[in-house]
Amino acid sequence: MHLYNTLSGRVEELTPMDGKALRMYACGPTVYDYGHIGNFRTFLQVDVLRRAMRLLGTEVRHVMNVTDVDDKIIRNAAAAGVGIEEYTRKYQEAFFEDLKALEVEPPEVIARATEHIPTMVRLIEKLAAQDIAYRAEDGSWYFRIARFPEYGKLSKKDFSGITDGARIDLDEYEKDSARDFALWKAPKPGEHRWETELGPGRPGWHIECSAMSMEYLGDSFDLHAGGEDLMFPHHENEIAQSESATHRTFVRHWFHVRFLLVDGRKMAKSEGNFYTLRDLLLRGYKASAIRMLLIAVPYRQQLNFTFEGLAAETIAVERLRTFRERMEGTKWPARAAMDGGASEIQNVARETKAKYLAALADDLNTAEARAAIFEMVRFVNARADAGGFFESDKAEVLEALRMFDRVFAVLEDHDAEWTRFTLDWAEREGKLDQAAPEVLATRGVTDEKIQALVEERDGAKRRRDFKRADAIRNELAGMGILLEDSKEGTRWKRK
RNA sequence: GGCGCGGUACCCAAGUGGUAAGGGAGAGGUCUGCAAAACCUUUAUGCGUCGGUUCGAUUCCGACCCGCGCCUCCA
Repeated sequence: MHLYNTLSGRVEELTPMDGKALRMYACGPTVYDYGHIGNFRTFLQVDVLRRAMRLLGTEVRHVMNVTDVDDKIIRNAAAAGVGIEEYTRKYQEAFFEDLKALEVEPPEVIARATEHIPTMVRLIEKLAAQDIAYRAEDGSWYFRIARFPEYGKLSKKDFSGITDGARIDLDEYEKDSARDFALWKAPKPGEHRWETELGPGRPGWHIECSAMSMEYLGDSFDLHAGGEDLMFPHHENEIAQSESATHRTFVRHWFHVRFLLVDGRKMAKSEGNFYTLRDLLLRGYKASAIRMLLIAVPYRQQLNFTFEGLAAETIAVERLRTFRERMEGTKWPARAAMDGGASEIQNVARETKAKYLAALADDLNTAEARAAIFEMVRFVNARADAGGFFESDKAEVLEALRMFDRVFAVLEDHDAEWTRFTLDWAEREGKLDQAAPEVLATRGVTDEKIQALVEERDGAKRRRDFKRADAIRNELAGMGILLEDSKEGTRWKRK
């Protein structure tokens, strides 16, 4: 695997330093609200990375944090009159449900900030012992940036002008330098707090990731991932804290996913231009299409989200699913016994696999990897139409599809299930009015019900009662069901 | 202002110093009771603009124009 490293600014080979498993840490969500699909782009691209690593033969030990305490959480929980645990529980659950709907593999370790306070306190104490952390008048603790000359090496910023003890201005009187960042925040009256050796308070955001990543992955590990916005200051601060404490290289390889844009602007809560996964499912878009859209454009490219793009990916996924069904569901003729060796189709499938793997290994070029698969699909379809596809070709082609799906994970159709799940959720939350009418129409439409209608229509067709057959077809269409008539019989699928 | 990224067909988008992948849409066709679906074929003498290097540049260099991100909470 060759992957761009933000720290060096180059594409570099990525191999586990212990020769066994890639140890990676990915910054997870702050659970104060539902995630939007911009957030999920990052988690999906990290998922692509871990799936690709495994496909290429490297085991992965992946740790993700959940920030379940921060200023927003404390503020929102207080406003809602509940404790922070109760407040965040709902969003945490929703986050993991969303990941599941998007086929994101769960990390090996999920680390919650509130369950690691002692680890963070110890790390701050370690910094305090070197006078790198200092206590301000209000009881907060800060990191003395002047003591870490390499500060800025990740984000390529020049902080050489920062000198210790240079008090900046009136607003920041409690810090020694304006750039110094909080490690531990003293509580305001009535705020949620932990009583610790540092005094009462709560951890800063940055120390959380340093402490938890090193607890599970060691002082020095392979890869750290996150959205591009985290590069500065979050990841820069993590490096400063960790390397000051251990005097070792914190992380070798930094992986940053670029932003999702909408209407040419970044998708963000603060901009108010965001869509949650649930918004889109209620509008009738499929989870698989959303996954496909968010991973098909390589992670180093900004991706402009549009509904047109989403609709296009829905069809693209459908094309692949239909192809797989065709491969599996058709009785293909046997090849003449005298034809020895690999067939042209088998060779194409093998070349496709090679191209696919090479594209992924080349800085996760998902666009090229995907293109290789579509090329194979078209080639095989054309041959099959011309009667040039045989039973003995099937295994190799299906193997290429399986390989594709080990990273893309869109071929298994769980879409209706997740749409149903989201409708149930919307009902509980009183948000059913946000669902599109055609989505609401699918409620209560079970496979059994559809199957019965399809069979009834087949009977009508056999009787050449086309009026009745067409009526049933219309009825099914109203429930969002498309029919596909063929010699082998009638297949149906959800729009 | 500093740092970084990008401008490729109607839309999304890959890519290479030697003549433009893939997906969607459009057009044509095969199939079909009719449809739909499915499948096939087809669609950029051109890769922001202007110079330069080169036998040859979309690909390298320079300038310029435009867009986006970070520099503050943010995936």
